[in-house]
Amino acid sequence: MAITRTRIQEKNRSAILEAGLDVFSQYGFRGTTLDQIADTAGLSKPNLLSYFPSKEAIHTELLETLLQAWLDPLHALDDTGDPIGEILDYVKRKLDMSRDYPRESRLFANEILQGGPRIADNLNGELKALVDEKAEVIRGWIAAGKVAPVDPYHLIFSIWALTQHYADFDVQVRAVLGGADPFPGAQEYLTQVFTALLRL
Amino acid sequence: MAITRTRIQEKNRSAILEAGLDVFSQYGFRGTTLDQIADTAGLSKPNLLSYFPSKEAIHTELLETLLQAWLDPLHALDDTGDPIGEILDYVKRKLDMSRDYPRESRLFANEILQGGPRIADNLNGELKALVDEKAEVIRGWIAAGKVAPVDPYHLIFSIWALTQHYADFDVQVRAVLGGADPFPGAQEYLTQVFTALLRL
DNA sequence: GTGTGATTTGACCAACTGGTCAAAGCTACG
DNA sequence: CGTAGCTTTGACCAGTTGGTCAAATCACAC
Repeated sequence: MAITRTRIQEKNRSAILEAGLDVFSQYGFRGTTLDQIADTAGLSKPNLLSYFPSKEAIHTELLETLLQAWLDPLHALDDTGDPIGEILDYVKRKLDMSRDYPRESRLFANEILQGGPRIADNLNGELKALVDEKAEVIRGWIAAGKVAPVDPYHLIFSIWALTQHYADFDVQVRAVLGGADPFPGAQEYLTQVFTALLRL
Repeated sequence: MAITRTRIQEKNRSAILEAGLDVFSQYGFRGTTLDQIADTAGLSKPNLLSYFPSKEAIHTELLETLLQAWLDPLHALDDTGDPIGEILDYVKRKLDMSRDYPRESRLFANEILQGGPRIADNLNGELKALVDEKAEVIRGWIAAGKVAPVDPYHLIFSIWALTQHYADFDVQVRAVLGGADPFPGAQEYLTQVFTALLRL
C-alpha cells in the first residue's frame, strides 16, 4: 500500500507534522487547537484537514514516529560490547537526542503527564518487553562481574530521567545557568556519574 | 489584610484548589476547562467563579503555593552539616515529595514544558539565586576535599531529574515495572548513585 | 419564625473549538 | 488554449469555552 504523493502533498504533510510537533509538544493534545497548527504550518484549517482527517490523526502520527525513534537507542545496547562503554554510549545517544530533538522529548513528556492514554499499549507492550530484555543483559554483566551491582530497571530510568531533563526542563535549566548551553557540561557530568556508579 | 472566611468558604476554596491541582497537573493550563474543575470540586461553575475571579487566578494561586514548597527542601541544605549526608538528605526529601505530592510535581512539569510563561520571573530570580547560593556551598565542600569534584549545577539538576522523574513519568515507570511500587527501589538506587559519585 | 447576608444556580452570552462543504483557483498535460 | 483534477478557501455548523447576572435558596442570629 505505497501511497503516491505529489510534491505539494509531501511538502504540506511535513509542514503540518512539523507545526503539530511544535504546538503539541508545548501545549499537549487538549491544549492545542487546529487553528494554531494551521497558522504555524501556514495553511488554512480546511486545507490542513484535507491532509489529515482530524486533530487526533496528526497527533497519532507524530506519536507513532516518535515511539520508534524513542526505542531505537536502547535497541542498540549491545550485550557483546564493553559493558560500561555500551551504557555510556546509550547515555550519549539519549543526551544527543535531547539536544537535537527536544520537541519530540516534550511531546512524549506531555503524553505521559496526561497519563499516556494514547500510548498505554506501547508502554505495557513493546517498551516493557524491550526494557525487560535489556535489564536482563545488564543483570548478566553484573553476574559476570563486569559492572557494579545496581538495579537495572532504575539504572535505565535514571538514564531516561537525566538525559530527557535537559530537553523537557530546558527553560528551567537555562534560567539557572543564566542562558548558557547546558549540553557540554551535561555530557561531562553524566559520564562522570555513570562511570562512578558502574565501575567496580 | 487578614481575610476572614466562613467555614463554607474555607472548605470550598480548598476543594477548588484541590480539584484545580488534579486537573491542571494532568492537562496543563490550556488543556483544562473550568467545567472540569467545577465538576471535580463538586460545585457549579458560577459558584466556583464566586470564589476565584478566573481560571487564571486558580492556576496562579496553585503555582505560588507550589513554588514555595518546591524551594523549601533545597533551602534546608546546610553548609555546616556532613556534605554527603546533606546531599543524600536532599535527595530523600525530594524523592519523598515525588511520592507524596506527585500532582504538584506534574503541575510544575506542565508549566515548564509550556515554556514557564507564568513563572519565568521566579526561575530567573528566586530560584536562580538559591541555586547559585547552594552551588557555592557545594563548591566549598569540593575545595575542602569533602566530596568528589563535580559540577554543582549539574549535580543539582540531576537530583531534580532523578527524583521528579518518579512523579512525572509515573505511568511509564509503573508500566515497565509491571505496576510495582517504584519508590523503595528508587530510594536505594539513588543513594547508591550519589554515594558512588560523591565519595572520594 | 423572621430577616439578613452568605451561598448557590439556571439561563445566558460572545468567542472559540473541531470539523464540513461547495465553490473557487491553480497546474500540468494534450 | 482548454480542461481534468489537484489544491485551496470562505462560509458555515453544532458543541464547548470562559465568564456574567439576577434570582433563588440557605443558614443562622435574633
